[in-house]
Order: sequence, then C-alpha cells, then structure tokens
Amino acid sequence: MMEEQARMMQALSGVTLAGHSVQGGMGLPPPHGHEGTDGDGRKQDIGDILHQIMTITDQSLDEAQAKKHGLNCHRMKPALFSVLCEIKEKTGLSIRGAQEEDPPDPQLMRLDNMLLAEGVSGPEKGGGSAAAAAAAAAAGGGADNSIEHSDYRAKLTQIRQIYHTELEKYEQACNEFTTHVMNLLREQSRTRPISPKEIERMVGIIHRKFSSIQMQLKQSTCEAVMILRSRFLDARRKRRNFSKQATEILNEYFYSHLSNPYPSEEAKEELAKKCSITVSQVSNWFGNKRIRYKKNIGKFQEEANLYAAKTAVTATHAVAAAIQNSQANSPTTPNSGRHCNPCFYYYSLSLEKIG
DNA sequence: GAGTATGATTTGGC
DNA sequence: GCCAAATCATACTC
Repeated sequence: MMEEQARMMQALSGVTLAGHSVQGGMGLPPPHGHEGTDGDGRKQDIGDILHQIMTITDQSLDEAQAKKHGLNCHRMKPALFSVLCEIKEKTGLSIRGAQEEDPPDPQLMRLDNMLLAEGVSGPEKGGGSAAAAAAAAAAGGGADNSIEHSDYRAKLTQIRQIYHTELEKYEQACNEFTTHVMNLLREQSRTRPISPKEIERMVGIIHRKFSSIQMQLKQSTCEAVMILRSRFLDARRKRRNFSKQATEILNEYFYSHLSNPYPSEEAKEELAKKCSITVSQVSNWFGNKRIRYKKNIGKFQEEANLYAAKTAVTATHAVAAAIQNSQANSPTTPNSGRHCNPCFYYYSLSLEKIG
C-alpha cells in the first residue's frame, strides 16, 4: 500500500517538477523591483526557489512550514505562478484528452455477477445455500446431505467475511488516501495552479488504481469459491450406502411388487421422500436391484421370503386394525375374540408358505 | 488386504 | 427419457 502511495506521489509531483525544469530556460518576465539586474542573476534566483521547492520534503515540519511561508511571500512568487499557469494551459489539452470515463470492465462485471450468484457479495441470505443445494442436486444428494451442506455454508460464510473485511479495508485506505491527496493538492494550489477539475481527475486516478486492487481481491475470492465448490462436489460424489431403514423401505416395495418392480414416477417420489434420497437414486437402486435379482434369483430368495413375510405382517395388522375399527363402530356386532380373526389364519398361511 | 456388496456411471437399444 | 447390461469405484466384512 505504501509503495502504491509513493508511486502515486511520484506521479503527482512529476508534472510540477517537469514544469519547473522547463521554465528555467524560458526566461521569466522581469520581477517587480528587479529591473536592471542581469539575466544570470534572475536565473540564479529562480534556480534557488526551485531548489527550495524540490527539497521541501527533506526538511522538518517546522522548517518546511517556515520555508513554505517564505516562498509564498517571496517577491518572485507571482511571476513563477504565472509561468506555471502558462505551462499548465499548454499541457491542459493532453490532460483533457485523457479525461474520458472508462466503460465498465467486462471482467469486473463477470466477477461481480459470480460473487453475487454465489452469495459472497450482496445481501446475506443463508450464505449461498442455493449454490450448495444446486451442487448437492448435481451430485445426486445423499442421506447426510445436511452435514456437508452446512459445512459448505460455513466455509462460504468464512470466505464472505474475509472478502468483506478486505473490501472494507481497501475502501477505507482509498478514502484516506483520496482525502490526503486532496488536502495536499489544495495546499499545493496556493503555490501552483490546480483547478478543482484536476483534483477530481486525480481522485479518479486513485479510485481506478484502488478498483484494480479490488479486482484482484474479487478474483482471488472467486477462485476460493470455485475450489470450495469443486471440493464439495467431489465429496458428494463419494459413494455412501443408504441407511438401513431406506434399504428396507426400497426392498419392501421391490418384493411386494416383484411381478412388476417398476415404480411409477409418483411411487418413486414417495419412496425418495421416505428414504431421504433423490428420485434418481431410487431409479438407480431399482435398476441395480432388478438386474442383480434377475442374475441370481437363488441368492435373493431368502431376502424375498423375509420381505414377503414382513409385508404379510404389515397387511395383517392393517386388516386387523380395520376389522377392529369396524367392530367398535358397529353396536350390533359383539367383540367375538381376537383368536377367531381370519387375519391370523392368513398370517400363518403366509409363514407356512415361506417355510 | 481380498472378496463381496452396493451406489453411480456409461453405453446402447427402444 | 427409460431401461438393461456392463462396468467403475467405493464401502463394508472377514
């Protein structure tokens, strides 16, 4: 930052010093009260003044203030000022040419858009949860989706915080430096001609310089987000077995629809919801299961029997509950005892069949 | 660490 | 776009 400042100051002082060196050879109009002095003496006088101006920064503050006051009151000052005005007028054309406003940088716009889309810049709304959700969806989602999702969000929030802190720092530094330069130019305007327009131009230069530094920050932030995102996607790509409960639900459906194990879109959605997985994962599971079952029915026979029994039990309980309900609601039908329930017969039959 | 199970991906047919 | 089949890559079990 200090280097930038030094370079900027050098650029600022460059115009003035160049002006001085030129005017030495131009010949000043005879200063008031100096009629009759020779040309060499005048040159010497001007040389002294310029030397004092150029070495003013090497002196202590008090010394410099005293010198500055001395220079301001110097009898040659009005003459020097008018020459500087003349030079300024001549160089003004080139300055005016460079004053046009820059069009918005497309790269900066791209970076801004990306940071906004990722939830790094702009108002905070869950730290890019939409991006995380999109990444999760692209990778197929998973049972413990929320853990990685929150991890991603936490890391994105971290990036967001660093980005905003740095941005604030840059803005603060830019404002401080702008104020400093403006004060300096106002102060200098007492000894050399500086129009408000020029001060404005200088502020523009400073802002452009700082915005290029900001662009680097934005670029680094974008890179960090991309790395985080790719890591997150890689993590999601890792295969994880479904939970036991999810596998049971899927197996139950499969074996209870063994004659036609092709769930409809609605059924897939329902299963996905129950198992906390995605519809495409349900499709994958059924695809794998159909093929593997077909390839080795013998191996899956035991599993098939198990789930058939389970389904039977579930069905029995459902029917029993329904019958009990209907009996309770019917005053004319007395409760004739659980053991006579036909569902038990069905259950035992099923168990016999499974053997 | 080898063998097996399992979720995901790829390829080709319809 | 859905499915079957083959294959890949990883998780799990012993």
